[in-house]
Formats: sequence, C-alpha cells, structure tokens
Amino acid sequence: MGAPGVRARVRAELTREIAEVARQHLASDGAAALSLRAVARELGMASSAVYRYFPSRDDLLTALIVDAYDALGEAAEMADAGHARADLVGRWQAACAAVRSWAKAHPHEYALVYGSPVPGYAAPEATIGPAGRVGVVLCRIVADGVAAGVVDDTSDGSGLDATILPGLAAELGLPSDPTGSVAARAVHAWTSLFGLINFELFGHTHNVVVEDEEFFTASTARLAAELGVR
Amino acid sequence: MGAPGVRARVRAELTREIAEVARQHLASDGAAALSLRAVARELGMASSAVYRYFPSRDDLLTALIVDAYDALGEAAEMADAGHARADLVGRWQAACAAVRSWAKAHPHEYALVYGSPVPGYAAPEATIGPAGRVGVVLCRIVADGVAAGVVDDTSDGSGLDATILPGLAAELGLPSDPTGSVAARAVHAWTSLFGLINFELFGHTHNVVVEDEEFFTASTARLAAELGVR
DNA sequence: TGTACATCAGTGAACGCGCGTTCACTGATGTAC
DNA sequence: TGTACATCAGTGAACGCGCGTTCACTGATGTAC
Repeated sequence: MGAPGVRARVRAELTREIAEVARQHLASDGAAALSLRAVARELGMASSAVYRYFPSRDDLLTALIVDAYDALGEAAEMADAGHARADLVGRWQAACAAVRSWAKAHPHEYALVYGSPVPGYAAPEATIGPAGRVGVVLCRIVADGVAAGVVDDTSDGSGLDATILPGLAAELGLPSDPTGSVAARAVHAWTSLFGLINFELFGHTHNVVVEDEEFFTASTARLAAELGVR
Repeated sequence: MGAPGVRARVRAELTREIAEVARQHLASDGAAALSLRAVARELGMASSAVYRYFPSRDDLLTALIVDAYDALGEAAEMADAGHARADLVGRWQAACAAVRSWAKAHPHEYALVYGSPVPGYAAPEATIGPAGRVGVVLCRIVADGVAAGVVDDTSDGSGLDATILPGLAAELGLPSDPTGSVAARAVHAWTSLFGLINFELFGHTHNVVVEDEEFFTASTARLAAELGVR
C-alpha cells in the first residue's frame, strides 16, 4: 500500500542482514575466504536461499565494495567537516588521518578496495561514485585553498593539463586551473596518501618506520605544504 | 665429486622449472588461481611429486615472491646504472620508470608483492632482502645528492628522526642526516612512488588520469624536486 | 669391477574439504474479483 | 468478507568442480666395500 508492503520491507531487511554478515566475514577472514555458503550457514538458511537476494557471489562482493567505499568516504567527510572551513591544514590532516584510521580499523575491507583487484571481478558502475568520495574531500580542501589565494595555481604547469581527465578539475571545484597543474598535484597527493597507508597496512614499512603515526602525520603535512595548502 | 653430482643438478633444474611454470601461471591467472596441481599437470607429473621440491604451496609462493622482488629490484638497479652517477635526476626518473614498466609488464607478480597480503601467509625472512632493493636504489640516489650537497639535509627535521628505524639511514648511505628528515622524506617518496603505480595498475585513476605515462613522469619528477634531487 | 645396500624421485590412489550454482518442490503471503 | 489464483521465500538434494596433502609403493640412481 502506501508503505512499500510488509514483504518488501522484510526483503530489504534480510538483504541488509545478509550483507552485514558478509561484511563481518570479510572483516575477519578477508575477501578470498568469503563464501555464500558460510554466510547462509550463519544466518541459518539454505545456501540456495541467498540467491533470492544476491544473484551471485560477485553481486554480494559489489555490495561490500560499495559499502567500504562509502564508509571510508564518510569517515573522511566527517573529519573534514569537523574543522572550520578556513582551517585548511586542519581539515587536510584530519581527513588524511581519518582515512588511515578507518583503514587500520578495517584492514580487510580496505584491502578489498585498495589492494589487489579481485580476480575475475570487473567493478560495475555502481562503485564509481562511492570510490571518489575521499578524492572529492581532498580536492574540496585544495579548491578552497585556491579560492583563498593560498594555493598557487600558476606554477609549473608544464603540459600537465593534458594528463588529467578534461573537465574533472572544474567538476571538483578547481575552476581556475588553466594549466591543470593544481589538479595534477592534487591527484598526486591523493595517490601518495594511499601509498602511505598501503605500505603501512601491508607491512612494507615494517623494518623501516618505527613510529607509524608520527611518520604518517609528518608525511601528510608535507603533502599539504607541497600543494600550498596552509 | 667436485661437481655437485648429477642428481643434485637435475634436482636444481627441476626445482627451477617448477618455479618457472608456477610463475607463468601466476602471471596469467593471478596468485589466487595458482595451484600445485595445475603446475604438476603442466609438467606432466603427479601432483604429489611436486612435494619433493616444495614442501607446501606456501613455499612455492615464497619462491615466487622472492623472484618478483628480485626481478623488480634488478630492473630498478639496471635503470639506475644506465645513467652517469652525477646525473641524479636522470637516475631517479629512470629507476622510477623502470619500476612502473616492470609492474605494468607483470601485473599479477606486482600485485602479489605490493597488493593485498596473501591471506594466511606470513612473509618469511628470505623475502626481506629482495623486498628492499628498490628502496635501496632510491636511497643511494638521495645519498649521492646529499654527498654532492644538493639535497638539503638540515630542513624541518621536526622530530622525524625518531620515526625511522634507528641506524637505517646510515645503513642506506645517509650518514649525515642528524634530524632524520632526509631519510623520512626519502621513505615518503618511496611510498609515494608505489602509490602512483598501485593506483594506475589497480584502476583507481581510470576516470581521473588520461595520460598515465606523462602524469607518472611529472609526478616522479616532482618527488625528486621535493627531495632536492636535481 | 662387481655386488649389497641406502637414498631418492616419482606414481597413483585416496582422504576430506568446501565451494558456486541449479532445480524441482512445498508453503506461506499477498492480490483480484 | 470469502474464495481462487498468482507470486514469492525458502528448502534440500544434487551436480560438478578443484584443491592441498598424505601414504604406501615401485624403480632408478647413487654409495661403500
């Protein structure tokens, strides 16, 4: 009736529940160990019943990927929003730290989206939007820096405009970026942030860095400084 | 016998052959799809026979990991060696480009070592040395820059010395780094390099960067500039 | 050089496991008159 | 309000697959006297 109907609500609820159990399995055992059967078992239902809700294992995985991107994006957005808009460095550092914190708290979910691609899995379009949220947060800060006149958008734009997707800078709020150099530098900072987190989380800095958090904070501060965010 | 004996040589040869077939399977299908049985099948031997050479699947994986690190390290070392020692930027750019080229030519092998950790697999000590080769190449360039007086080793060392493993800087040829800031910046550049490659290879810049190679070259040039390598 | 023995390589069958997915089915819940 | 029908949720068995690993074994290759 006016309401979506009892059956539809129950269905939505169970769909959520399946995804949630799957998320827990992912979190504790990793994506490779995630199985439809195990999820069904935990919910006390026949494995075939799950197919009423997710047509295949890949669709379940897609849901988890979207959830992971969204959770990470939301963490970054909230951290950003926790600082005065003019406090660019504070926002930048908070957003970066939030991404790292989330990654450390959810290593398998992080690895699902930022680690090796899942073999045989092609990311559907539904993941594009959520995947961009962190990048959008960072770019908004840079854009505010440009607007405030602290980020230099004229330096060394030696052909970099051609390397970034046309129109992306404008879309991200970097309209006055004729050479594309700000966009290119922002994208570089974005990849650099995830490089730091990847290396820490995946153990590559294990015999190199002893104070992970300090090193991370100093490194992201340097990223901000190099962008001109201050 | 002076020679290691026929049997030992045959054994070494077959060990190599098994690893090679495994490497091919890894390269074409990824680490998750790598199976002892498939390797044995391809070599026309019983799957149980492989156990004479590798006590378990994990040991085979370890061999592949070491091989991947070594191949990547060698690529970087050769690129570095291809430029005059004083041409710091040339060496830096060549080493970075070599890492990227190798990664693009061997995506699954790259993902094996720089993607998500293999679930249930703990990297044994044998991987530590090979894993460090690329970092050593980069640090040698920076160290030469310090020795040449172009890399500034006095700037903003705000407590960064404590973030890097004590003694590592000296080990890597960065002895005159009292504040640790050069080492910390070099490590950051190292993670940043792999962040760039990860994002490109794993598709995260797919809707962002349109000219991957140009973007990469410009980005690594910026890394060098920020380190003071010139 | 020849024989007796020990070592090693490789076989083939088997164990036990878990997976994704399909299918014909039983009931229960909703819908239309 | 009551009945006839359609829709949907969930079951349980089955298909077919491939995996890692073990084990008792047969021969062949090396070693010691």
